[in-house]
Amino acid sequence: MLRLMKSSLPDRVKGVCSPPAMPMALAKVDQSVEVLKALADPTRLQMIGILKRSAEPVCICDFTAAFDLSQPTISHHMAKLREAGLVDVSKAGIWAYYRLASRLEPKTRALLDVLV
Amino acid sequence: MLRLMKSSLPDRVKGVCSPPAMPMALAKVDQSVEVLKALADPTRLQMIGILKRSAEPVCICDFTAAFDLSQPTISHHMAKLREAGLVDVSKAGIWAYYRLASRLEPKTRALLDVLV
DNA sequence: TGGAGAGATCGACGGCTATCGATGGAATGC
DNA sequence: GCATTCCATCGATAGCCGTCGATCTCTCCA
Repeated sequence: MLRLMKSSLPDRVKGVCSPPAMPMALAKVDQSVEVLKALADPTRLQMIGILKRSAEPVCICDFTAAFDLSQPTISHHMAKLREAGLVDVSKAGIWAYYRLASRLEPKTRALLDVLV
Repeated sequence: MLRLMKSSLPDRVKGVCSPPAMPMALAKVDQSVEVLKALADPTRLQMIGILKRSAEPVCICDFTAAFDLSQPTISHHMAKLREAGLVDVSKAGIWAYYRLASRLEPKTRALLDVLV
């Protein structure tokens, strides 16, 4: 053990310093990545911010009006948020109202609390 | 104003329910999106998890050994984390040791605390 | 000084994604 | 019934991204 002074570098065998450890479960990682991918877009992150701050469900037409983007693009982004389980939709007549999902995982909820 | 009972839908003019609000500053959104993009990948998220749990800096060769990916790909992922300001690198001889950035924004730190 | 190993960079390729215009389906109102 | 409006979906396109092999740079050591 008295290997001091030889060098400040750790002992190592070819190509590996220490046995690698994979601390996170694969399924957890994929689940987190799905949510992160959904949030890693300026439009969608702002959508989530608006929904989180709104007490009432928001008509998707308001997003179409707010975000200088075409209606299909807005619909596409909201679908991404839907597929990630971040928002719920309710139809009322010809209108679609979106709100933050009521059944969010605690971890996801905490994520949104930090972000927006 | 006594428009009650006519319908449960809100009043609206053509195409817009309520004046749209943009609650988040544009710069903040872009900054968050950059970090989210860096984390929205299974390999990189696991890298961050390993670094966050490690008291010592980790040699990048360990990641190359751990993640069934080529050496250039591992280097590419670590560069992404570097560019996002999430990790610091220190060279020691021919080896490169990575660790979680010491000067993380509180918001980013909180994000990592939730994620990993 | 020259060989060997570690890691970053380059160039290329395939797949994913953001965006749009066009279309379709459903509900409303005339 | 029919036109209108809202919204989702489709098809196409351009740009970004993850991945790899090849190469380059740097350091160490014999």
